[in-house]
Amino acid sequence: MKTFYITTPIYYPSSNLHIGNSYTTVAADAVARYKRMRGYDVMFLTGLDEHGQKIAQTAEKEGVTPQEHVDRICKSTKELWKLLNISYDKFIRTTDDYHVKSVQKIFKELYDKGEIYKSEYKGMYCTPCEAFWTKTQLVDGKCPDCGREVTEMSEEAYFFRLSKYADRLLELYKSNPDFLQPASRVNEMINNFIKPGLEDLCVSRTSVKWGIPVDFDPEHVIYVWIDALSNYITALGYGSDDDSLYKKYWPADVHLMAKDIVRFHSIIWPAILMALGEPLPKKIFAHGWLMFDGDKMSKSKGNVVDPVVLSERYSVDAIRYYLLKEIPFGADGSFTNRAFINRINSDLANDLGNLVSRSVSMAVKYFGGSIPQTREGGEYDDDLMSTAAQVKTEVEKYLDELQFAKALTSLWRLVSRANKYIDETSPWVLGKDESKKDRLACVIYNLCETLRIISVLLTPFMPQTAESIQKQIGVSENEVTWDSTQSFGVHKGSGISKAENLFPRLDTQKELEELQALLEKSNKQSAKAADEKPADEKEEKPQIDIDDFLKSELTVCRVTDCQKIEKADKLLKFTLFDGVSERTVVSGIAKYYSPDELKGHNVIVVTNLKPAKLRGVESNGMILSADTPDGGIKVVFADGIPAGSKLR
RNA sequence: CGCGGGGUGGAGCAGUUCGGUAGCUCGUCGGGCUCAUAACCCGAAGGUCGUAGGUUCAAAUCCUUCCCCCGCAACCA
Repeated sequence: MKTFYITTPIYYPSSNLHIGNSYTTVAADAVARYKRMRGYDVMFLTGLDEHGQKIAQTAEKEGVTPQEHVDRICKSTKELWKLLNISYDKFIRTTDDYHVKSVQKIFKELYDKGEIYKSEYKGMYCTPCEAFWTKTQLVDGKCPDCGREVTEMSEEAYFFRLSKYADRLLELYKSNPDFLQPASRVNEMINNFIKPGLEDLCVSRTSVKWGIPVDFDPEHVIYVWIDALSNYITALGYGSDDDSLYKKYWPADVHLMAKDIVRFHSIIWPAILMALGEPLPKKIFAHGWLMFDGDKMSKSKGNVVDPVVLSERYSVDAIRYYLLKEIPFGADGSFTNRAFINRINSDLANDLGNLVSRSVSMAVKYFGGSIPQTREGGEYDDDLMSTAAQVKTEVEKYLDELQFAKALTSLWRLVSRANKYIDETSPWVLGKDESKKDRLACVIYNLCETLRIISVLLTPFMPQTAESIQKQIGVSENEVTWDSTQSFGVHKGSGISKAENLFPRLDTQKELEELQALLEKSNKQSAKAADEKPADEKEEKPQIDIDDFLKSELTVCRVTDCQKIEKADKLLKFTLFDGVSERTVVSGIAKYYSPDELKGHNVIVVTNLKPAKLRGVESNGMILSADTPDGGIKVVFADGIPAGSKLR
């Protein structure tokens, strides 16, 4: 039996998942269902990446252990997948025992092979912040976070010899053009990451505690790369006593993911596998993001669409349909409330739902749910059937290419064709003439067959809806196999019964208001929850005494000139008068202020900061500004206080 | 000159590889139908295909200039 192994990424549960994760998972689910119907032995893997500093911090804030935190998120994730009808075969958690053991084994093996070596992670360490910084990150030799002295320290760390795989990776892309899709991503990887030179990858930390320890050197915790990426093979038992699944399913047919993490999957992951001497996955497939009104969804913008919230009001299949229809191949999609409601109304209620409703109603009305065996063919029949055959072929082709939107568009061509067929054949006219009964029987039968085919082709995308259609037209399991869509004539012609409408039509105006209110409410709640977290995050800074503070010289300066720095999105170059002389200061607030609105104002400047070069411009000081809760930046103005005044 | 994507009727998109009546969905308007969820079917209006120039018998499509939007990278002293 042919096997098919498809994966989603393992998601990072520092907070609840968002709709982007849902898209990836729904898409993978559609493929998995499709492949199963095509007779493949499918392994569909999803899961969670549960280690790392951020998880530990989040847990601490919540006053629970990291394990308790991830257990909770894991539960809600599984609930979400259940809600969305995700048919995963295995759910891996990186805290699972078998994963931990295998990762340790992999790490050891790479070490023994010399692919991982122990070295020093050199950097500047800030003790209070417990953080490493590279020299370029430092602010005048001080911690960019808290401004305190840092000491040059080297943390012992293990490194993976990523650099030596650059050539082999280039060769992989070249000889295997389908490895990374869409193809536009390949150039991005080559130009941005491989050509500038790959550096060896730091694969362990001693400063992080929540993770898998290196078993032969327990001070070290295995960093995300090897821990998370190898889930794709540990889930199959790689490195365990029983690796039969690994032998059966690896290499993966598709690693599906959003475009932001292709880099790890197309560079680091193949390199790790090369180092292990294992086969590479056949395909990395990157899809676009779901934007909100053309904007990136983010919690701070409060424009997040929560699938759980949507599902409280709309059917799961409506959500699945929208996701799969609205994100085109190789590009981003967009969620808007209006588009969502319109899609439900026009595609699902008007086209599909109504087709089922009118067809089934007629079957019941004219024949009591059992269509006579004597049927007379006629005009339009052939066209309907050939459309069905074409659509089947197209759906298969597009699903094989992971082009869900196109597959659905194609499928809807058949829905439209069927609606038109009803119009062309006018069964209600035939129904009034007893002599046309045989023709009527044929028309109704053809409609049921079309519905049967539609329902089967629809199953990967909208399993519940498909089932509901099949129930109404009264077909049994062996009449809804994928191969049964090859031609008409499968349906026995009886057992048809009307049920509730699949997708009730929505009142657009009213629905729009209520949907908007619903989303706003949920965004406010999550904003509130998020608000409480960053608040105490900031207060972590240690207490300082007055001497520390007095080291800073704060001076009121007048902005005599201000200009944008070319080639830098965020930087403004200021000429400031500090009461004695002029100085140049660079500040990263170009996104929030135009040069003109700052000229002539007085601002507060840290004037004894050591100079630093930013994009080639030397900056002598720092303008005081504040991060506002909505994510913006406001300069602290000191208009009315003469330039040159010292603060204390 | 950092890398890449995009600018096509009111909205969202296809078409650009290999030049030759500009197409789809939604919306609007008109008509048909009454089986059906005020649904369905047919038709119409609406676009000098971002800008300027070039190649050509012919350009949304090829070449060049410029403008604008969006990611990534850089960048927040």
